[in-house]
Amino acid sequence: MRSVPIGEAARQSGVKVPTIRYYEHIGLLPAPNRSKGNRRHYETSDLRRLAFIRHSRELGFDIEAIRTLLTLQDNPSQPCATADTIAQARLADVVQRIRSLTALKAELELMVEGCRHGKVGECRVIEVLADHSQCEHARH
Amino acid sequence: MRSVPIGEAARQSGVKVPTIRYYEHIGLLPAPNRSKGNRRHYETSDLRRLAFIRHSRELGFDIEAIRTLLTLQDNPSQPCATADTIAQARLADVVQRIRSLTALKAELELMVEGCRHGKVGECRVIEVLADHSQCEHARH
DNA sequence: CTACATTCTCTAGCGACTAGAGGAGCAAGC
DNA sequence: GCTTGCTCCTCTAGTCGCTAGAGAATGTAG
Repeated sequence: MRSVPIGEAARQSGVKVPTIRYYEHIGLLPAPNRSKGNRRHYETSDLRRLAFIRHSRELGFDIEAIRTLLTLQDNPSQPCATADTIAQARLADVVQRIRSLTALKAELELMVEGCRHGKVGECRVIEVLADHSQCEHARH
Repeated sequence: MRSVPIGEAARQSGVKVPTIRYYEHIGLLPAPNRSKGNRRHYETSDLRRLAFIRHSRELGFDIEAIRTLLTLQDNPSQPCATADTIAQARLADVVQRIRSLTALKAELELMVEGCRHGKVGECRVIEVLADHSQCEHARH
């Protein structure tokens, strides 16, 4: 008997109970066996799958990517080019995001530093928001 | 006659037509005058407001924050502490996001570099996703 | 047996749009 | 006039990845 109810699965995996049910609903996690009282019971393999999903979500992969990655995991003899491509796409996305957030950070810092804590009428924050051309550093 | 139809307003502001209507719907942009044929016509002041909204969105402020910022802009004699607070909160958020994305980037780079382009069964990408403990750098 | 926790299903909501249906208005060319 | 084709109108529903809540049933500890 190493099957656990959903609450325990949630505790062990760090995925919330409704989220586990949601993953089942969208077909990311197979429907587990049920007890007499119609309650889900998860096996070790389910918990592993759940951990895989959680980790992938933490790394920012979207559900469709995870679906593909799980299919790949289920077929270990296939070439892994697809997995590599997905991971690289995610990496490229992260790099791009860091770039634009860094530009944003510079802009926000200028805004906040320029604020003299007086009236709104002279506030640099409001002024810059109203006039994009005052942003010289970031072309967002 | 310097009022323009919604398509032109979209072109000038860089905000898409349905989005402009959406902003009106949620009360972020005042409902403009209509032509005989029931078409929206925007004045310069509307276009300025739209530019303010767009720029704020680009900087990642959420709608509620923008609502507050617009109210502040409409009352220039008030102290600007609120504007400053909102901008600082946004800055803190951006800094935090950059931090976690940078950790993610390191993790993804390790994954991608480790991939030997062989079979899925030996793929480092899949392996790391399945086993969080192989992530040593980021505690995500 | 009684509390209480846990689980069940189902529907609706979040933010910030986006897409599409189905129709009306309008300007230019014939 | 008339047609073509663009813009615009309103409305509803969908996107993503959950999250919240209602209302009922099941399981467990004392």
